[in-house]
Amino acid sequence: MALVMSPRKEQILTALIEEYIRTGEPVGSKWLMDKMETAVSSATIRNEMADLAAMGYLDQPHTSAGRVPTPQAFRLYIDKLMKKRKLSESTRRHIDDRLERATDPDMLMEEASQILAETTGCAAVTTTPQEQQMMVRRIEVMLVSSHVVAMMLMTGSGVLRSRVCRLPLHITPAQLSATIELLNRHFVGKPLSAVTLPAVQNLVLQLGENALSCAPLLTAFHELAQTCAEAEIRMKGQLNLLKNPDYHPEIARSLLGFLSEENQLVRMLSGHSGGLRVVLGDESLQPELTGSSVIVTRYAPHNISGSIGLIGPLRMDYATAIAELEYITETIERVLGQLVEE
Amino acid sequence: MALVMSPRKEQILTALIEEYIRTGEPVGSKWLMDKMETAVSSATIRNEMADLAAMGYLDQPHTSAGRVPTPQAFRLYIDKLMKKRKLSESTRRHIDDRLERATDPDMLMEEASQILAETTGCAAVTTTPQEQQMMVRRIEVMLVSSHVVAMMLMTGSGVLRSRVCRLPLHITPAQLSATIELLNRHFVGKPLSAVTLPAVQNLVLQLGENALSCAPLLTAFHELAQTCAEAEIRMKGQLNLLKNPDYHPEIARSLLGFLSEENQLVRMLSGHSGGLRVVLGDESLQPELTGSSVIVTRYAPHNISGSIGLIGPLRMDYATAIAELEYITETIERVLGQLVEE
DNA sequence: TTTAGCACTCTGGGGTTGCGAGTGCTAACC
DNA sequence: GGTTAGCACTCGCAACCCCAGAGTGCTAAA
Repeated sequence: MALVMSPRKEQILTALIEEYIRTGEPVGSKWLMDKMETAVSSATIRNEMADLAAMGYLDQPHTSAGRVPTPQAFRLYIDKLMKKRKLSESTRRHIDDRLERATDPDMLMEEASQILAETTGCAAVTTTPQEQQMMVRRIEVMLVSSHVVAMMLMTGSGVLRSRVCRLPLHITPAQLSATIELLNRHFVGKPLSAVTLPAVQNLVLQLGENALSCAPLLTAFHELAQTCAEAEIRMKGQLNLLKNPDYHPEIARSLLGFLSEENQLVRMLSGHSGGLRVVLGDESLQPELTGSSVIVTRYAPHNISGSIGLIGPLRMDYATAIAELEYITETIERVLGQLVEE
Repeated sequence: MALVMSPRKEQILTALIEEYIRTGEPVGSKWLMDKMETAVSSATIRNEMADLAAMGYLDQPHTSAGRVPTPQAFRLYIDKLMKKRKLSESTRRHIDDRLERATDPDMLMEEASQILAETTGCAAVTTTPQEQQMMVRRIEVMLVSSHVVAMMLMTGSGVLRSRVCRLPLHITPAQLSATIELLNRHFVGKPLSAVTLPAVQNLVLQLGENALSCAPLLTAFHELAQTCAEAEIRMKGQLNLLKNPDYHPEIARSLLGFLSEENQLVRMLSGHSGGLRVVLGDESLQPELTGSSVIVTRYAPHNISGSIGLIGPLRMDYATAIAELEYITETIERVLGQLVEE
């Protein structure tokens, strides 16, 4: 019996992995014998299992326990052995309904994270859509009182952000509309990256006699543009990870600590081109992600894009999670396309 | 030796509680003997401790361990025995600096939650300020394209909210400004509770020939008003609870589950008049809060108000946490007063 | 009322034992 | 050569026991 894959080995490995995913318990040769289609004895299975162990696919927690799939086995399972699942019609419709209700990308991603967290039992992260070149689409202000102005900005990707700006000096409606017109004239259609502090300060000169009272508006605009430029990250379902019996409380805590750092998440989600990617445990080189598995996709209708990620234990129902994630990605692309086109 | 409080009993109880808060270990009679100012033997202390136990202030995990304060002891400690602490000048300045940077109530409460979570090691919740009668202060729209409009609304309490509205029919700038003027004329200065669906639908009639294309704006306005009306809840520092060694992972999980339900939090924070309140463990009648303690204050400058809460283990450094919370409440009132006045 | 002394109680760690599950190996079988 | 039955073996796990250490409660004396 050589150390090469055979159909029977694959069959055994697949059955073992799926049972392990279901129960989380080591799987023994006797159990596998019952599940095999072609009747073989448990001794034969044991022989095959010994081979699979030698090939690095199986591990045993201790001598007298059944076998447990290694990360390498999960890798093979995901890449080759797993049968893709399709979502039921009703599930798809449910997702459609919830996502189509969104009026802007923020709401859309919020809802998508929520759905993913609910249905997969994992933690779900999404980023708001970013354009390759984030554009200023339109700016508007609202005079609340002579010292208070609210400002909102929409980007080319449809993201809306607003903030309050407090002015030390009194401002008139005329001054305000002159300033906002100046901003719109200058920046609409320009990339957000063009809204630098020097560029904004340069505009102060063009305000003429209004410069003193209106200058704070410009810096407020600059800050607002900054918040639009950075992708906002939404995470849902952290509690799912705590509830999961696969995680030692200790591990769950360090994982949640890791996930609470935004820049770590950005690194985790970015750095890949497209399509669906599954990163298993140590493959990420992140000690906190040992024992976890991360599934990432990108959505990218038109020239805007963002990421969606799913974080869960290594022992995850990949078939379902992946089907779920793929369909949601697809739907986001469709809905986002509609949102941006109009 | 009767079962009544004596100065010495109080002294022993205070020392015991503070040591227990510091270490989390049961405190023995020998240790207390060393800490007492007036020299007494450990046997005397034991007698006093036996009395305190009979009075319901002390508990022993098992016969051969030291004593542990009961919730009732914490109650007495907080109400009577505890020496109030004052924050250092530098801490106060640090808080001032961070909170004064806020330009609107949302940002203010966000920052306040963050500071509390960082410095107390507890979880901190805040609600955005609510007016007794939430007022519409001003409404503004921005025409993004012929089918997309962004709308923002500021309330009397200074809270700013915005949303996108998608229109099935094409809209012109003139139609839009007519609609928004109508909304401002009708609702500015009115309570948010007046923005009911019937009231809004009633306005459709006044739109005349624009009714068809502009009606969605009105319902969008209604929804926006709804989101302003409900207090937004911010929680920070949940991870602190997980890190706390006092919490069994199991308990921490159920606590976090409880804290993730917004309506539970609202109930927890509301229902009290003012001043600082400490609810210990079972006093809340919430099974999930057993073993935890909740400190709540209200901030209420002018006629707007909101709540701030701190959730941590029963064994909490109350003196510091309360000082911190009180100073932050005070500062919020001051800053919020400035924000609303202008 | 306070103190010294002493017996008592209880926890927690470390070592031992027995059971059950599941394997690895060997020898026989097709 | 691949497959099977049988059996000894290994190991984790739970239960049990034992012991040291810590801290108490009680009693009798100051």
